Amino acid sequence: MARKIDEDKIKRIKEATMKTIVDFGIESTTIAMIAKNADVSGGYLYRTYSGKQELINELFYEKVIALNNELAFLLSLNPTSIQPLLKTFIANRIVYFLNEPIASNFFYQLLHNDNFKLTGDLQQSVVNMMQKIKSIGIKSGEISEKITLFNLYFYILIYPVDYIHFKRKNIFESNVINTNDITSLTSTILNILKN
Amino acid sequence: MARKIDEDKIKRIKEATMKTIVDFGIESTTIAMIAKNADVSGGYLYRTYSGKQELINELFYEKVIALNNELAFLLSLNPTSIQPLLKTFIANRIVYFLNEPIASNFFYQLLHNDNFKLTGDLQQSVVNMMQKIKSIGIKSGEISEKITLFNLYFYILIYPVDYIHFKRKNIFESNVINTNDITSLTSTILNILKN
DNA sequence: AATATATGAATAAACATTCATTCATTTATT
DNA sequence: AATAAATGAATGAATGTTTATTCATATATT
Repeated sequence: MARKIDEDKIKRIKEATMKTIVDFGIESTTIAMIAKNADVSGGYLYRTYSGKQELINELFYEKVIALNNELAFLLSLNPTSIQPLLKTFIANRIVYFLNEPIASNFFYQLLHNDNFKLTGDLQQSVVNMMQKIKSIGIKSGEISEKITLFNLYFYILIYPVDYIHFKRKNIFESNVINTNDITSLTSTILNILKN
Repeated sequence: MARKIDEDKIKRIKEATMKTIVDFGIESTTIAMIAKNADVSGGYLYRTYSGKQELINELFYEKVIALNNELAFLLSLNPTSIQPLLKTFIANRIVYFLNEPIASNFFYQLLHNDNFKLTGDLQQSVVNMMQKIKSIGIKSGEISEKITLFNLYFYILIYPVDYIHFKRKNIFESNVINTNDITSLTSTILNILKN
């Protein structure tokens, strides 16, 4: 065998990619900047990724899949109420934002970039989970019949992320995101879904 | 005088810029693409704008200022209830989306790009308007005392835009945005603000 | 003819990507 | 145990492409 792979390099590349995009925007991030921030040679990236786009794609879908799995796990517990599911899911978003602000920010940026869309099977998985949540919520009386699957998707998966990140960059009162937001976001969403 | 300025060119450049960014993303949009789509020579742009960034900036802030003025106008009517104000504002967002999908989409993309932020005086203007809306809403009983200025800002200015655009690209039921969304969005937001 | 608009080829800088080379580590041979 | 050979990791200068921007020139208008 030859020299050992420095596993840390890939980790550093991922982190540097996210940080550079968060700091300068996807439009001005270059491979050279990423390599420099990761303290890795310019060409190293191409050993693992076929190029810049693939690297960014993989980082984004990694996170999308993690979110998908997280929700799937919460549903696998067969809850009879959506309140605890929603509260846990929102708490996780806030904890993630607090613990990994760069990754959280990176994900938020790409979430609104039309060039990144869900692939077919992930789409189907999300649709199935929303259907499951809807039937639980209707049975428990927490969700109005009028709520569409899109509404559920928007209020559970998109809205909390948006809220957190707009609060982060907001222009008003000094707004630190904290655990109080878990309760208020959860109750706001539950309230919306009831009507 | 000499040759007349073809005023239409600037309009075409603006439209081509928005369309190109909507179609390919800000990260892959080039001056050459914009010029081609606008049917204008490559260098023409530099007659009016100092460069690519300034062009995009100006387009974005034009829209931000228009939104600001729209809300300022609605407030200048000295309403005693926020319901009609909110309903009109949301209706305008939906009409804008339906009539000018490209411009609407362009604005939505940049709204979530951290490189585009409100300048000082626009910030102040927004803060003032939110304060005014809050005092009207509290007097009329439509807004809970607990609602922060950030909440108002988020639910009035950000949330409807996000909702419309996520519905546009959504993965569920065939979702055509239409005038029904005006009523449902308005009542959802009023409901949120009450609690 | 004078003057300002408009063009697009030319330029130079920035960029992603490649690849010859170096280097660290393991394995085989003595 | 010492040394050599083999392997594949890692580098970063070189390459060719893409890009924003400039500017000499052409064109239209008065």
